[in-house]
This record gives sequence, structure tokens and C-alpha cells, in this order.
Amino acid sequence: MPFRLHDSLTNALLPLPERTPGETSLYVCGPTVYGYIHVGNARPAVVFDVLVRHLERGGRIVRYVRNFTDVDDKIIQVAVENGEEPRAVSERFIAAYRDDTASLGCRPPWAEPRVSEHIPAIVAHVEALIAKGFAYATPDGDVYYDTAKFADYGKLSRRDLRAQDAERGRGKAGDGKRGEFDFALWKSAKPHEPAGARWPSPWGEGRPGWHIECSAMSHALLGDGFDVHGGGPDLKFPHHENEIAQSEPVYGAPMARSWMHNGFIEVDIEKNASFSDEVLALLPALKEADPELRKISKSDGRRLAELRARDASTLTPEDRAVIAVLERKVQFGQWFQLRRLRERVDGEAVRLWILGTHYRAPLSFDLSETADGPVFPALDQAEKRLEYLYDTRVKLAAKIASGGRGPASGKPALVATFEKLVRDFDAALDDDLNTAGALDPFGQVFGAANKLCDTKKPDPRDLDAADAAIDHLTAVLGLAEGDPEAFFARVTARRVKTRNLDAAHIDDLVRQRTAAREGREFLRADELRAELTALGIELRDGASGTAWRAV
RNA sequence: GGUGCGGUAGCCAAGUGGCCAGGCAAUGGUUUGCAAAACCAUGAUACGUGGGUUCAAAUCCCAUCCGCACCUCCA
Repeated sequence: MPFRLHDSLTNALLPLPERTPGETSLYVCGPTVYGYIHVGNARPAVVFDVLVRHLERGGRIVRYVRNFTDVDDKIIQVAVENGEEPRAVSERFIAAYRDDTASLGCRPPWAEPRVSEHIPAIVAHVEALIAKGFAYATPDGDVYYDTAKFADYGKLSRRDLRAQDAERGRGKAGDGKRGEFDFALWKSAKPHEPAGARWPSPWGEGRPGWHIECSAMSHALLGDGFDVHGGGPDLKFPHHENEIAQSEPVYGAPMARSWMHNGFIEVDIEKNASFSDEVLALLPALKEADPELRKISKSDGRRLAELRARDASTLTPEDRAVIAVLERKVQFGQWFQLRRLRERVDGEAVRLWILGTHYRAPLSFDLSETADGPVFPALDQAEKRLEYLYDTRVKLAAKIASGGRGPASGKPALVATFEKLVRDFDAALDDDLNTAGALDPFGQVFGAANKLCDTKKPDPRDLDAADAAIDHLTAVLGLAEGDPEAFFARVTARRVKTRNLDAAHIDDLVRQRTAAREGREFLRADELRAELTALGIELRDGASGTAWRAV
């Protein structure tokens, strides 16, 4: 079956566009590097990584470009606050981004352009827009895009933005803008802004506005009318709408042949919350009065601190309910950051969790509070599943290596089954990258492989078919493809650390138990096991001794 | 108000007209010195609600309720 992909522009499932036969040109909007990324940023990173892997597995060459926006107001703000150069800020968070996405099992794109390296091209692009009458400079040295001039403005988000603009009154937009939706192509440098964030231009020193970099860089690396433009759902408007408006008048052709947006990650602060009945009763009215309470915002921490600073006796029940909600919001805000979340769950589990839902459907981020701190039910489940996948790979490799094979006579029972499951898997991915659907045959392959390992003398051809199928599946989804020992070492080390366990002490208890077992003192051995179980340690007695894991 | 995505069993989540999703949790079993892991078996009148079309609806049509998000810089 040919690959079909949902196109956000037409809202239809279309065959994969192909500007050059056998090749796919893909541009995905990357992060603005002013801070650590959160789980919402993780989703497009993972989704597009799987898209690329699947297309490449199908024999295509994929030109995958994902930019770093390293010139931006927010970066300047962080730099000024910290008294460092903007460049230092962006470098630090580019490194952090790479580390975080690597933990998610994402491979680096084909190209990772940065705004700071494309300033001349951006200036030239702005000049072209002015020359064609789509942009205007103000006396202050700013340049704005004139949205009224672009007839298709709003086509991606399917909104009649120009009518809205007229309704709200052009000329009243302020900032020297002619229309409300006009946006900055070039921003003049302000006196307090650092030297590392200003570049010369025909309109004076300044920097590119947000949006223009993607038009310039996608063109520089992929040219006109490339195949797929992707990104997070919030970028649809205004970012991608503006990219279209900037690119199409200059190049006279659709910017991209298709648009791909993933769904949001939703945070429901009420779900699994341990709010008191009083709070629950007050909540609907409070949310009605203050919609800000619904969503996580940067001001939550400050607001919470203010309320806590007040004399407790002056707090109304409503105030106390707001405090409870704010506490929950702040907690979510912290753990939503991937770097923080990785203290509790493996990046690869985050990947499996993301791939368990179709990329366009909403995905909810769950957090439950326990006596031992926050737990993430869906992510913990994914991590357990990953342990199963890696365990299976270990078992299969051991079975193949140990020569525990039967005669290659008769007919192999499972070769065709494995081949069919792989076909089902590929077919699910071909259908608009249905990773959740693909996890069905994926799981069945692992189940069948496990079963095969439990049989006494499996047919070698079946074993090889299982091995080949697993290679294929894990490489495409980027799950359980690493070294199993490294995975278990990583996960156990993290758990030992979060629970303040002493690995040497555990090793010692395990040794004592082994000695007891060898002396057939099973009572003593079971006591030691119980002690370890209480610590959250699981023992696995095997042919090559006893291994332990934190669970 | 506009735009978009959803509501499927205890939880998560595929599926767009007829055939089994799958995972987690649960229960019983095989195995094991005992466990763990693995495997086997078992579920449940599952499709927000009310109508309609059809031999047949989670799937199509109409109505309606609920949730989430975006609507100038958060992926």
C-alpha cells in the first residue's frame, strides 16, 4: 500500500508528495532555544523521527531539516537576565535539546540550520518582499508584512483573517503596523539589547522577526515547494500561516506540498488530583470566574507564593481552593519539563508513550501524587512494557547464541507469521503513520518470539525470522533497538538513585541469599528475598546466577 | 463567536458499515526449592446521549451533551 499522509492544508489524506522521485524533503520547525523543552516539544521530535525512519526503511532518501531558532526576544531576555551573551544561552539550550531528544531515541536530522547563520538570506528575503509590495518599513527601522496584500492569508488555519482585520480596523494596530495581523519581518535593535543580537541591514541594526527564518532557511536548504512541512499544532497559526504568506509571493509557488501537524499534549490538572471535596465543590465556579486556572502558566508560581504569604486566617475557602489548584499546576509545570521528567522515567518510555497514540489525536499527560512523590501512570506502564521488549530481545539472542535450536527439517511454523506481522506493521505506518495501530503487530511479534524461546527445540528458521522481524520493528519505531544491558543498567541506576538505595548493600544481600540457596537453607534465602522485595528489588534466578533489578 | 481535535470496557488506546484490535491492571493455570520473568486461559450487553437510514451501525445521516486546544509570538 502506498504511503498516505494527512494534509492539514486540505484536511485530507493524500499520497505522499514527491517533488523528486524516491526522495522526500521535510522541514520541521524546531525549538526556540531559550530554555529546556517540555513533553509537548517531545512529541513532534518523536513523531517526525518515526516518519523519517519509516520512509527511509521504505528505501526513500529523506532530507529532514529541523531548525534551531537561536535569535529571538525570549533568548535576549534570558541573556540579559543572566548577564551573558545571547549566543551562550542558545548554545547551552541547543546542547540540552540534543541531549533530551537523544534520550527519546531521536536521530539527528539531515540538517539543523540556525537563524544566526542565515541572516544575509533573511535580509534578502525581506528585501524581496518589500520590492514586491508585500512588506513595508517603518521610520523606526522595523519591517512588517502587509497581510492585506496576500489574498490567501488564513488558508492554512481556515480563518478569514483579513475580514477580521478589516473589522477590527486597520490603521489602529499600533507599533507602526498598518493592520492588526501584520507581523514583524525585521525588528530594529533597542538600545539595551546586547551586541550579539544585532545585525546590520538596509533598515538599520536589528534582527529577524519570528517566522521569517523558516521561510528563508527552508528555501536555502530544500528550495521551493518541498514535500512536507511539519511542526507542532500551535504553530499552524500564526507561524505557519505567516511562513506561507512570506514565501509564496516571493517564489510564486506553494511553499510546501503538504502540511503535517501533530496533536496537542493535554494537561488535565483535575485528573488523578487528590483535591478535597471542598475544593472539588468550589472548582467549577472558580474556573468559570478565572479561566486562567484551567491552564498552566508561568505566573502560577508567583501567584501561589503571594497567596501563601498571606495571613492564613484571612484566607477564604475560595482562596484555599485556588492554592490547591495552583499547587497542582506548579507541580505539573515542573514535571512537564522533559529534563525533570527524565529523573522519574526513561526517555525511551516517553517515546513509547507518545507512539501509543495516533500522532494527530490529543494525548493526555497524567500525574498522580503518592506518598513517595509523583508518579506517571501511563509513562510507568510504557517503561514496564519496554522492559518486556528488551527482556524478549535478551532471551531471543541467548536462544540463538546457545544453539538451542531444533532440526531444520519439516516446515518452519512461524516464518510466514512473522512476515505477515511485519507487513501489517508497515501497512499501519503507511496509513498516516498509525504508530498506535502498528504497536499491535509489534507486540504480537514480541509475544510470538517469547513463546518461541520457551519451546525446547525451536526451528532455526523460525528463530531467524523472529530476529529479523524484531530488527525491522525496533529500527523503525526506534524502540528497544539499543543494547538491552545498557537499558537495564540505565533504568536501574535511575531507580536506585531516586529511592536512595545502596547498590553495594543490595549486592551483598544477593550474595548472602545465593550462599544460603547453595547451602539449601531456603528459609534464610526467602527471608533475604523478602528483605530485598521490601526495598523494591526484584530477583531473577537464572542459569548464570541471580540478577537483580529495581522495579 | 471562529477554527480544529476528541468522548471506545477499571485505565490507556486502534478501528469509519458485516470478521480478532492491542497494551496495562484483574483472576485461574503451566513453570519454579519458593519467587520473578515468560507462556496459556478467562473475562466484561465497549463504543457520550437521543432519533434515523440499512438485512446489518462504534463506523453513515440529523439533533444534542461533554472535554481539550488554538485565535500574535507555548511543539
